[in-house]
Amino acid sequence: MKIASWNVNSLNARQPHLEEWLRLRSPDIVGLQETKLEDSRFPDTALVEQGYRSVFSGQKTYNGVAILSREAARDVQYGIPGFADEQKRAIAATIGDIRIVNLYVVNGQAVGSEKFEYKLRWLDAMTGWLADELKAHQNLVVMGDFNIAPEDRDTHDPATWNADSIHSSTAERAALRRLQALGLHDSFRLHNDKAGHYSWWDYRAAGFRRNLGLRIDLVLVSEALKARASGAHIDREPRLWERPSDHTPVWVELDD
DNA sequence: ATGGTAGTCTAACTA
Repeated sequence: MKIASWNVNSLNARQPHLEEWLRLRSPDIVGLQETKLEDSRFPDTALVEQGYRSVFSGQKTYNGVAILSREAARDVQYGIPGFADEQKRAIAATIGDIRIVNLYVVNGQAVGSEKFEYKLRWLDAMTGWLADELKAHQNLVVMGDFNIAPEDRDTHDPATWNADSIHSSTAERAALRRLQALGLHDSFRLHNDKAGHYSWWDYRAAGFRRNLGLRIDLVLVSEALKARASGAHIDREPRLWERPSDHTPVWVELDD
């Protein structure tokens, strides 16, 4: 079973890419981020024709998350419970025997900015929520665009992406460690300990061609699912297509 | 070179 995460940077702009990629890889479950679509404009009918049901929480221009699945989703949660947020960044659902949480974590712009403080508050609220989710669901997948590179080996240049930089700062990494300490494992690192594997490259300065990237898109799995995780992948293929997203899909493979 | 590109929407914000 293949469970994937992809920040599409506008589903309107990337619908052809998504449809092509679904045909190419046949994932069972996909979490999308930055759909940038109001719910009334979500292309759920077109996706049904490809064999995927969808649940989604979006808004115009910014943010927006969705979960696509071959099987119907149940017990859908929109947003972080008890955390008032105008921005559509979280959605969760149960599919088969697996609880899926799909996140578009706040970017944060710059360490010390107002947006950075919002990022830390958001991460704190999200972690509290997921502690409860873990109590209720032993089979939990938490995926998305985390906007945090977990370690130096997840950046192309630790001098640029340092303790004071957005995406790699001490406070952000500590917040991610607190989440993982609940018992959530970075599926990519179960199978690959090397540097140089990224999921995002800046559109500017030919970032992809020069592999100047960050690994900020993660699929975390609970202890019970760690035992079933047989592989994890970063799929660079869609980044080679015309008009790509700046992020590329990542996934975990679970034994049935 | 303190830049660069892309999406949404046509000015400026976000990433």
